[in-house]
Amino acid sequence: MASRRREHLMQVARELFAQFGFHGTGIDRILSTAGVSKKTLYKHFRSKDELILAVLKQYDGEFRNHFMRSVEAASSDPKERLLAIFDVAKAWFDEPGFFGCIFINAVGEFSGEDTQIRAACRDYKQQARAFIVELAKKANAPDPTMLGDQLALVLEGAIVTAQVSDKEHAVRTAKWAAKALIENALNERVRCA
Amino acid sequence: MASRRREHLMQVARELFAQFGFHGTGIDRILSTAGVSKKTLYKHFRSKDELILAVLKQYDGEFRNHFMRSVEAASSDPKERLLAIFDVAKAWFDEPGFFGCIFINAVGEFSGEDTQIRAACRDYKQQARAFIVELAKKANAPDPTMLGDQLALVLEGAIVTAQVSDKEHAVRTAKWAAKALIENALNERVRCA
DNA sequence: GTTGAAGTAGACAGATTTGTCTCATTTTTC
DNA sequence: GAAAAATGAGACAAATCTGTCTACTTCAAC
Repeated sequence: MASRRREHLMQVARELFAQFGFHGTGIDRILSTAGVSKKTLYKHFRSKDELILAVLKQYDGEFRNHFMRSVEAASSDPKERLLAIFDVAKAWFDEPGFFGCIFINAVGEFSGEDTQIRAACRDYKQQARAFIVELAKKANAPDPTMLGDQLALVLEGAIVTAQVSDKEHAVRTAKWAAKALIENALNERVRCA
Repeated sequence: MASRRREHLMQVARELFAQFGFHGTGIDRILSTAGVSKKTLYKHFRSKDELILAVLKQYDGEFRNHFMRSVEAASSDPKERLLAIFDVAKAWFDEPGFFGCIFINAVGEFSGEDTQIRAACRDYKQQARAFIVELAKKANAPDPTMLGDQLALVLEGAIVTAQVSDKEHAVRTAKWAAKALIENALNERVRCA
């Protein structure tokens, strides 16, 4: 199939972009890693920028889907699902190819340039936040947007901290913070364990 | 002064790195923007990597210093200082040259490579966290490390969210989260100790 | 078998990158 | 003022990057 090659190319590109950055990853490296010729790449994508954008958009749907499924599989209780976010995040951090959130990294590289790439990243984050807000709503939070936004913020912090400093520490801290924020939102105070 | 030129070069480089990324910013662009010749640059720095590292290390001290002073100037009450962190952050986000945290961006670009750059970024984040933990200690938090780490995490989340999505929203959410976490941490002692 | 689509390998062009080096000019220092 | 150091402007080399194009191979459909 034509699309099998295309998918493979995008997956390889994504991994290399994550590890070496977008500007830091040359076309040739992608080609030799994927075992694909230039002709094929430029048949599927008109330029490197188009490849980058395609990678981001594909990963957007794929990763969010995986993340949401994992959270929903972790528990059927809405309140527990809010906490399960961080268990799923931990599993993600522990994957061998984890180099932070590719969307955050992309914005870091294309701050002053390409608007499409920035837009794709914003879209992703917006969708991720909407998912968490939805969970908060199902957990009967009095102000689900507030709680959801707060937890989304904590998740971002955990991702970055896991990338830069320490995965274990990031998850532990995030989970405690989340617990406190959830209890606070539901008007019950956290008690000493 | 010989160092004046060096300082200027580093400042220009930092701004360009922040806006266009490290790999995305060529030497020539730095030179023409700073109005400096190649000879001068390579007299002060042996390579581009050395320039990057110097920029990060200089900015580490400078920015942390500025940040700490601003927080301490905002209030003399330790508890209020914990919240003032996010007012100072807001002022930072609103600066015209804000393109996220340069250390986060650096790690994003050099994930699979240079260890010195990663180390410099880790150091910075460690110091920033230590400052917040110190504030939590002065605010008599029963577990200052926990509270400080949580607030540091929220701050990271706010930075990234401000960079990718919305500054205003990021600060507002972060401040509410911080307020809840602080109250929770300080009330815990009353109940349990 | 024949035909045609799709892929590989890689030469090639043109631009860009880092880093070196020369020459003329400016600035500092004594 | 004269000597010495620093700097500007930029040519240059070597490597690398993106993107195009040609020639050869593979493979499936009929």
